[in-house]
Amino acid sequence: MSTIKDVSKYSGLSLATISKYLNGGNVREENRQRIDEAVEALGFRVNRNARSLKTNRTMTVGVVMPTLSVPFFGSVISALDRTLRDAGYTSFVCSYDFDRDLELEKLRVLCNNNVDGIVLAAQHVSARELNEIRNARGSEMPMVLVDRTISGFVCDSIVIDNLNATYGAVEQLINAGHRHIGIIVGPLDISTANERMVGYRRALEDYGITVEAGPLRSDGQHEELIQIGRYDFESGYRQFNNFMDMENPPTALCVTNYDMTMGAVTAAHERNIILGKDIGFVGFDAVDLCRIVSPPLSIVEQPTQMMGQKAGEVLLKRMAGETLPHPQVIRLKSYLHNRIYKE
Amino acid sequence: MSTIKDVSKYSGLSLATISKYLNGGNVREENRQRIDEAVEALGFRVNRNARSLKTNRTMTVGVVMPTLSVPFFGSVISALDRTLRDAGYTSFVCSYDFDRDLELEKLRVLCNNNVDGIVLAAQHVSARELNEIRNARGSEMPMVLVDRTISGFVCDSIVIDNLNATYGAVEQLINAGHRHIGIIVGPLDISTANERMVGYRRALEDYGITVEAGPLRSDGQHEELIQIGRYDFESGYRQFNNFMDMENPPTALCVTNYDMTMGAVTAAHERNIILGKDIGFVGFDAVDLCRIVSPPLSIVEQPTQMMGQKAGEVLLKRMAGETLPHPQVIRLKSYLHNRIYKE
DNA sequence: AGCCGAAACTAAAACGTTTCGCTATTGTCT
DNA sequence: AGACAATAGCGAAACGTTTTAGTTTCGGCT
Repeated sequence: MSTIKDVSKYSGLSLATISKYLNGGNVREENRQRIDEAVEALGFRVNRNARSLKTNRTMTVGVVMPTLSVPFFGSVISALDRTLRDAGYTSFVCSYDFDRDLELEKLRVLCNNNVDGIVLAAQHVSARELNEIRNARGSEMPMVLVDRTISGFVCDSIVIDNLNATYGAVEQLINAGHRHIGIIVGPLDISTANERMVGYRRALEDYGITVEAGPLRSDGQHEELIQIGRYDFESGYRQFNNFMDMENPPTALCVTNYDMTMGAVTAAHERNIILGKDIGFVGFDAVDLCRIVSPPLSIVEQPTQMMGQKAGEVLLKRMAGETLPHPQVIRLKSYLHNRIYKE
Repeated sequence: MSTIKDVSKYSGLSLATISKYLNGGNVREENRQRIDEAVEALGFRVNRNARSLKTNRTMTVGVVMPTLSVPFFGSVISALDRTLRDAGYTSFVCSYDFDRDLELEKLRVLCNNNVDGIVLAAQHVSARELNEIRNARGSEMPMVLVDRTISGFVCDSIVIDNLNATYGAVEQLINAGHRHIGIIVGPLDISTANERMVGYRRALEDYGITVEAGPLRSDGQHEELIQIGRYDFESGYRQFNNFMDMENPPTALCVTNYDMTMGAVTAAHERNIILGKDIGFVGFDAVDLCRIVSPPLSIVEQPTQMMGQKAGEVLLKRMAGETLPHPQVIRLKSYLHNRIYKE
C-alpha cells in the first residue's frame, strides 16, 4: 500500500504540500497535476487510522440499537444515516440484540474505536454507566438518545410523545363506546412503556373511568387491565390470550409496539376474534399489517424518519462543538390511523 | 486522555513492558499489579487508531446490506455478529438503501476505515468494481458475499439454493392440481431472482407443462406468467393485481421475497381473494405472517441464521490467513412450510 | 530594477501504539 | 557457588498522517 511519502517522492513535492492539497488546500496548478498524477499512478488512498491518530476525529458515528430485525429501527437508521452522510459522516450500526452485556460492550467498543459521536436506543444500561462511557475520553462524547430515555441520564434525546400516543388511542376506543379497555405495555423500565401506560391511565381518568383495577371477578378480586409484556411477539400473543381468558374480558385492547401487535393479531386470528369488530383494537407501528388484515386495524404510527433525521441534526450540532445550553429533548407527535369498523 | 506513556511513568516501567502486558504477555507479578493500578488510576484505554496504525489490523468487519428494514437481513446480521464477536471481532453494519452509488461508497468507506474483512449482500456493484475494492489495499481484502452473488466475481459466498426453493414451491402447487402457475420474481440482475425463476421454469418443464408462454388470450397472444418485480411491497401488490386482471388468470402464484409477499397478500385481501383457497399460493420469508393470516400461507423459509453464521466462519478463516484453494461457495437449503388448505 | 506582501512550499515534530534487538534479571542445576 | 538457560524488561525506531513555524517564490507596484 502506497503512502503519502510515496506520493511525495513520485511528485517531488514535500509531504506537507501533498497533505495540504489532499485536505482542500491550494497548490499551484502545475503541482496540482503532478500530485493528481502521482496519486493515480500509485493508487494512493489516505490511511484513515493515521489521520485519525493526528486529528482525533474519525468522521464516523456509532449507532446502537436493540435489534435490526424490526422495521421501526431500520427506518430510524435510514434517515439518520442520510442526515449524517450529507454532513460527511459515516455511521456504523450495531445491534445488541436486547442483551444487557452486549449493549454495554457495543458502546465501549465504539468509544474505543474513536467514533465522533453516538446515537443510542438504550434499554438496560444505567445512567451511571452511560456517564462513564460519555466521559471515558478526555472530552465529553457527543451523544443522542433516540426512542428511549434513561432515567437520571441528562442527554439530548429524540423521543415520541408516548403519553399522548396511547391517550389518543384509548380516547378513540372510549368514544367508540368502550369502557373495559385493556392495554399491553412493555417492560416498565423502558421509558416508552412507562409513558404509554401513563397515557392510558390518564385517558381513562379524564373520562371518568376507574382505572385502578379491572372488572370484578367472581372471587371478589379485580382483574388487571394493564398487562406487562416484553415488547416481543410472544408477549403480545400470550397477553392477548390472558385477556380473552378472563371471566370478564375487556371489550377493547391497546397493544403498544410492533412485535406485540403482531403477536396479538396472531392470537386473535387463532381464536377467530375479528379485531375492530368483535373487540375494539389499536396497535402500534405495524402500518403494513393494518393494510393487510381485514377489516383494517387502527394503528399508531410513529414518525421514525423524522426521529432519525432529528437525531442526526442534533448530533451534528454537538459534534461541531456547538454548545447548546441545555440538553435538547425533542418530542415528536405520533399519528393515529383511525379505522372505524363499519358493517 | 491518558496514554500508555502515562501508564509507563506512573508505574515506572517501560513502554514496551506495558504494551507487552496489555497484549497478553508475561510480566512479574509485582509489575502486573503496578500496571493494573496505573491503568485503573489513570483511566487508561488503548487508542485503537494508534494500535491499528502499527498492526495493520482493526479487529473490525464491515457488513454491507441493501436495507435494514427487512427482518431477513436483520436475522442474518444477528447471527453473523455473534459468530464474529466470539472470535474477538466487532462488526459494523451499513445499509445502502438499495442505492447503487451508496453501495459503492459504503464499500469504499469501509475499506478506507481499514476493516479487516467485508460481508456484502451485493446488488448493483459490478465484478470489476468489486475486484478493484478488494485489491485497493496492498493485500487482498477478505470478503464474503451473502444471499446474492455477482456474476463474474469469484468470491466466497453463502447463498440459498434458490433454484430448488422455487422448484419445490411450484412442485407443491402442481401436486395440488394447478397447471396455470404464475410467479413474481425480483430484478433479474439479482442472482437470487434469476435462480428462482429458473427453478420455476424447471419444475414446470419436469412436469410437462408448457412454460414458454402463459395461457392464450382472446387476441391470440400469450400472457406472461413470469412477472418481474423489484423485490418491494409495491411490486408484489401491483403484479398480483396484474395477474388477477388477466383474461385467464393463473390458478396459483409463487411470490419470491418478503416485501413482495406482503404486497401480494395485501392485494389479495383487497380483492377478497382467499389465498390457499381461491388460488394456490406460496410466499417467501414472511414466516410470522403465515401464522397471522387464515388460512395459513405456505411459505418458503430461508435459513437466515445459518447464513450469517456460515458467512462469519468463512470470513474468519480468510482473515486468519487460511488460504483455501478455491472460493468457498456454500449453498443452503431453504424450508418449505407447506400448509394445505382444508375446508 | 528593486521591493513588498501574499501565497506556496518545506522540514521536522508529533499523534499513541507495537516491536526489534538488546541487556538485565531470575531461577535451576550441578 | 557458579554457570547457563530462560524469562523479563528496556530503548529506540517505526507506522502514515497533520501541523507549526519558518523559508522560498511570485507577481505587482513604484
